Amino acid sequence: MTPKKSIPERTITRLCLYRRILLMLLPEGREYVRSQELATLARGSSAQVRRDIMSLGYTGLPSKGYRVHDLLASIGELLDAPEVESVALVGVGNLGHALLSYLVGRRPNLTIRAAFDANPALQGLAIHGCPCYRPEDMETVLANYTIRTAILAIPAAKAQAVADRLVACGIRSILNFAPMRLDLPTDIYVEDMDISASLERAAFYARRTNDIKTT
Amino acid sequence: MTPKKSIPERTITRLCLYRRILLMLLPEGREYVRSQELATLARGSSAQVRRDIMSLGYTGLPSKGYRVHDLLASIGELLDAPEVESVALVGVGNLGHALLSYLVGRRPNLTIRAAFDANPALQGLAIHGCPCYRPEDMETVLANYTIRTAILAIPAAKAQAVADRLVACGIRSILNFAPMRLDLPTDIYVEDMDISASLERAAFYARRTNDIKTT
DNA sequence: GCCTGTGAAGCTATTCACAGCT
DNA sequence: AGCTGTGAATAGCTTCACAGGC
Repeated sequence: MTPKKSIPERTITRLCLYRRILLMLLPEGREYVRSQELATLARGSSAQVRRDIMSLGYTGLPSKGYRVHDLLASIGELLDAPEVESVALVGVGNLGHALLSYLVGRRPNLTIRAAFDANPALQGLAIHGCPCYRPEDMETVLANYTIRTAILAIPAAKAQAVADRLVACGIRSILNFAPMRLDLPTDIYVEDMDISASLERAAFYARRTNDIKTT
Repeated sequence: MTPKKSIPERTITRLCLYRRILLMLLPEGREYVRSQELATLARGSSAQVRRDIMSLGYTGLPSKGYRVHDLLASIGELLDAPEVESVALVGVGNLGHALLSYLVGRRPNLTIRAAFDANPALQGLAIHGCPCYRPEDMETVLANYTIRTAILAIPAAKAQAVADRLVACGIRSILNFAPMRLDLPTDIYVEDMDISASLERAAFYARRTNDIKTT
């Protein structure tokens, strides 16, 4: 019985962050954590942390804080699928390769189960333990593993066509590294990881903060 | 004389996006573009587009729209440094390597000028045309090229120490790929590219949208 | 005393809707 | 007629501040 009250996207993002922080506290043997501490580690406000946790339906103990273990369980209950969840990677070029090695074994119940690449030299290989298939096998493989999330790491020119195909295969959510805006049905979730745009922003603010200092 | 009215961060993000879209329209020989068109391509609302462009101080023509060329110039005037801007990459592992090849030649006045890695095998090499230096040379190299923006692509465990060092070298802005929150002075801009967190979010919404469909 | 849970206030960002120009 | 520019309204998010529990 989750409180399922349509939690804002920003809150979801922060909950992922809190989880990572909590996982770092766990091996330290910490039993309780206060909202103020979490706020400092997450670079936010304590009121924010309390609101976010409130939306989980989990309740802490006054004057003690939140039980690290229980809070982790609550976050997991919201964010994680009941069973292990499989993800597909489309495009095993430079970036795809790096993503595989970066993500392998990071979260136990979120695994990259299948990769796809048009390059025949990669097909049939296991890259960082993940089998690489031919794009032609997409329908079959995605259905076999009931994969609903895909990582798109291919050139912008091909991104739209491949995304359409993924959606046709039943994909519900795409993490898009191609520097372009995908045009897809509104019920498909797209998370854009726009590296060039982020770098431009960073460069912009490098000057900005400098200005402020000068002023 | 820029209107410098402290433009919201979200607007900056969208302006980067508009620019990319405009650059795609340019070779098509399009002279004008209407707010409604830009909105469709950027997956936003036309009112939003008009507001964003308003904050640039650029003004379009009623019943014709915005001149693609002039609008690009206005965006560039806000976002781009007067001269070519140099960026440093710290960490040339799998991910750093991919970022180099991904970003090389993408925007003409935003170049990765220097890379750093502790691995002696890489030091002295030019990777995708970018020279790789020893971490010891950081101070000198960053000062020589007046680099104010850095990309951090190293393991989480080392990220804080390296970030502190970068800031000591005069870096003003960091694009952080390490899955951790950096603790830095507030006048340093940090843009987190948290790949695992984004994937978790994507996986979460894969189920979410499915729920909605089912309901 | 100290910390959470939360209504209410405050703030920011987005959308509406329409005047004004071409 | 069609589209921009923008004040006003709305929606959404964050912070305040304090009641209530340990």
